[in-house]
Amino acid sequence: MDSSINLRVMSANRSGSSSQNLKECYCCGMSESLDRQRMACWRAYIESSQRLFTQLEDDLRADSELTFADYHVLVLLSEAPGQRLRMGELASRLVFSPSRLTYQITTMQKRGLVAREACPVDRRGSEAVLTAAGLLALREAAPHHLRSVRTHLMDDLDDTEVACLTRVFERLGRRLRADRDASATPSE
Amino acid sequence: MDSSINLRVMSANRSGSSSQNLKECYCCGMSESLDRQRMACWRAYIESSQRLFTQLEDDLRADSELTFADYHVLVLLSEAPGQRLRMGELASRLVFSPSRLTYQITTMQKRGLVAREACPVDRRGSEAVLTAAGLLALREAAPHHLRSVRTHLMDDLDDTEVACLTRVFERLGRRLRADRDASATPSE
DNA sequence: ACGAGTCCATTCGGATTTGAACAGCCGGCC
DNA sequence: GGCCGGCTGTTCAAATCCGAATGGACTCGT
Repeated sequence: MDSSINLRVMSANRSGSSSQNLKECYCCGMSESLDRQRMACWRAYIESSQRLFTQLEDDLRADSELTFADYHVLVLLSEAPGQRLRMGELASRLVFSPSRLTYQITTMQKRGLVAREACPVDRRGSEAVLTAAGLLALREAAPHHLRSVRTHLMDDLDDTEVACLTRVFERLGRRLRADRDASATPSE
Repeated sequence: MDSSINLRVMSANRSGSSSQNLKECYCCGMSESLDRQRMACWRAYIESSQRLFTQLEDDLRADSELTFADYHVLVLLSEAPGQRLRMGELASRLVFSPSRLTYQITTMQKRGLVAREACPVDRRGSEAVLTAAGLLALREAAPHHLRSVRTHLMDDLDDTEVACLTRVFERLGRRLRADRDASATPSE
């Protein structure tokens, strides 16, 4: 199973304390920065998350014509009042750069999943509107995608773990949003 | 096809909590798939992780010439025996596609951070080797990057939370690796 | 009213990423 | 030996993404 990984780590350790020190110094250890537990946690989090995201992307592509980004856009629009959202709002929730969002919406528009409309209250702005085709695509993709999320992640978590993750990541999200807002408005 | 019917049905679908039902049906809830707690957990995890990754990327760019991918490559090479790794091994650990890794190593090679050498035991393969400049770059970037990880994430977690995250994500990583191996070798 | 400063979204050029082919090499099997 | 299927890494074109620059539109103070 994962024995090759373990063996590799073992042999790396065996080759002498120097590589262990190297490991401690330049990548993960650095006792003043991150203790051993936190470093292991960080590494597991990064690798697993990366793997999970690519897996979900693959699953989604396998049984729909949507990317994860497409799906996410459709979800946010479907929840919004009037099934429409301003570009900025959408970009902020998706954690997309403005230009990326423009591109994303343009491609979805070409496929008929969303429409672009001028914002009535601010002539600079525009808003993305969910189309019937977009809603249909979301409806068809949702069960498969949710099943993916369950089988790859959620089914394996007990209620305690879910509570812990929720607490940690909601706190993290709040802090990161606050940091971003603060750096955007340094006058405060 | 009459797509407006769908929308009409949707908006008529309120018996007390229309937008809540909408939310439940098409994006996240779907009680048979994910209960409310798990959906909130999933959403917080996705958004916060995205935000965290972009934040770390920005920080890294701000005080070094490295990308997160660059940094990760350097870390893995610095830990490997002989400061060298086969392309496939590196790609697997980074969760990179083969072509992405080729490009990544090529750019790092142009900047002198790594070298590419022919693999002695398999003439098809090649391996990436850490250079002195690469090690130096890692040494300079590491403190800043680790500080980023601490301030944005780890300082906010108590030991219980760290333990929980570690347990969850190590388990997840094992499962996803196993899934991938299984789908690559369906004969077993 | 009017101008400076700012905000919103897009555009543009260049960098990165992907997926499908590809060339070369391995291992086993006749 | 010599061929065949599979592995390893690269290449290529197309799709995606980013950051800086842009154009038009708000908001304020005067």
